[in-house]
Amino acid sequence: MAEVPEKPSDFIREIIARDNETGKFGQRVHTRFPPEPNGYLHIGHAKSICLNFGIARDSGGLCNLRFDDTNPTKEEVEYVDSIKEDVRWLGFDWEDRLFYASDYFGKLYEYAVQLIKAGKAYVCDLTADEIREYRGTLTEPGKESPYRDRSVEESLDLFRRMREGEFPDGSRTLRAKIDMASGNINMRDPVMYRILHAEHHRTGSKWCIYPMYDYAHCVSDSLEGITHSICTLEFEDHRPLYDWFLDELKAYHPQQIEFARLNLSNTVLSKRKLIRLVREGHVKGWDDPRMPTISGFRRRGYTPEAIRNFCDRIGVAKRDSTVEAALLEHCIREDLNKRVPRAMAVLRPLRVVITNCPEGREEELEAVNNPEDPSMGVRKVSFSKVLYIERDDFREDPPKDFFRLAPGREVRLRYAYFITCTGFVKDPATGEIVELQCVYDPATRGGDSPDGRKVKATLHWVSASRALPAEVRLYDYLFLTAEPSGPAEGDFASSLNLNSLETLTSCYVEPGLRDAAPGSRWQFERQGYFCVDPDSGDERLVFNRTVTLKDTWAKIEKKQKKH
RNA sequence: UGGGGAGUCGUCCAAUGGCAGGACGGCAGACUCUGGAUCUGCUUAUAGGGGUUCGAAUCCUCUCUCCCCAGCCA
Repeated sequence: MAEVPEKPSDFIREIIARDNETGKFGQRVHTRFPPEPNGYLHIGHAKSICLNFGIARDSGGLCNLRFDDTNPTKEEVEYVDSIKEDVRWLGFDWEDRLFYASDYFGKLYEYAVQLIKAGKAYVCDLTADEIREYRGTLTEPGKESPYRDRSVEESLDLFRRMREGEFPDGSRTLRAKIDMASGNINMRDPVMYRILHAEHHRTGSKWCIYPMYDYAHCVSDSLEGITHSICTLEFEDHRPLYDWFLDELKAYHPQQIEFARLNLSNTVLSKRKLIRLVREGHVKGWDDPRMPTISGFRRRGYTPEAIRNFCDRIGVAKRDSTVEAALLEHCIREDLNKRVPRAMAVLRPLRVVITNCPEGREEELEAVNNPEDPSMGVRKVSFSKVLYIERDDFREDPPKDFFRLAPGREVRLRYAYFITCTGFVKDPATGEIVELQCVYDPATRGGDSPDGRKVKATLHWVSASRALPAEVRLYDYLFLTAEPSGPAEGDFASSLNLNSLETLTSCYVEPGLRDAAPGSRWQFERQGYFCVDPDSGDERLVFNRTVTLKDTWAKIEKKQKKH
């Protein structure tokens, strides 16, 4: 019985509990998940989604879904659609609270005018390069823009004309008037608005000036009545600016709280790098089962429950960290083990002839669907003279501790009979073993020996006459190193795992899988969890390996090879 | 060298002045018609130096290391 760990708690929930005690927000809790629709969601976003929606759920509060769509040159509807689908699939519901920062463009403009009038913002004519020069460096203060002290009237007029479309892209900006000497570079008169004559996926060509993140985000939070604005660590030194805008605007003021983003071993989680994997063809798309995207995990066979459980178990803190992929794998195995039916599938077939079995005989044997859950019932599997077993399950010269089939050895065929290997056929040219000859013991029908005889291994198998051909795709880590983006690594391409996908095209699965629905999940006994890929059709069965079963023998063998 | 953060088992997270604990991994064993699952045991950590205190991961202090910031990206 896997029990729920202790109730998940973290420093953010502690802050919220304290705020509820002091009545800072009048016992109200309202969070938001604010993705930019410029890419697909990944497991790092899942952490944020589980945090924000989870906090709302646990505290009787609300969580909004808000698209941070302030940069029309990077954002697309394809991404907003995928993001909505992924959040829903993860099991969260924003009800009627679907918002877009672009909903607030009008309000944002009015607030900007208010800041200009208060002498807290000005239109600047410096070019992008000049702004950079004037900004100073990490250790030297910046210089004030020559336009900084232009009159309120002139800035007002220019800002209006920026909006009217009188000026070309990049020719002017609206800047907050803060402090060019601040140690915090974000406070050195940050740009609030830039001119972008670009079509926006929602507002079309209505606007040609677009607000910057720092300005749009805090105002959006404020307008939505967010209480706790949870974001990642890199925004920590943006918080003074978040606070500055809202204070100067005398607007409702949420609390920004930062936590450490998720890093997962053997993969990358930055949008820039994920988009490279897609564009450079290292994977087949955003939903390639090797991708750490929500859509990739979905196609790979992961469940929302397993992902949510993972997000609960990794915790929330402020320290940079990289979670081992083994924990995610543990979560998905734990979930699938309880709920998924078993089946037998032979991935790398080796032909076995049962020499004492009559030609043409077909026999139905009973197999358990899930030993973890008797309520899932039983099914029939057919046994006949010619079978397939896994090539790995036979060794001509078995090494130490190899329990499986070898010349003269007896093993059990799962739910069927004990068989003993009496001979084998080798291809004289290649030395490859092409067929095994075995005899079965009719007294062991069902897999039990009446004389109490023990056998050290149980093999999965399929009947050659009834098995269905299938394609099986085996996935491995995308990267060979635990931290492909870590300080010690160069370009991530150098640590790419060139063997992250292995496609097996001559597999056989038991006949009951004929109508397995796309997306349906199975455990192939002794091998792992698999799901039906959408590439499957009437003519073709395609399975993705979600995760292997733990494999003690593989571990022993690996150790033996080392010595 | 400016500003902002962070240092606890291999990894992730707890312990908020009172026995450093859990999970994953690893190792060993039990059980098993999946070398699966399950169960049991073991292993290993407070970055370093000073100080306060009966008592410090926790408070003070100095040092070291790591991460983020110089987009008209978010």
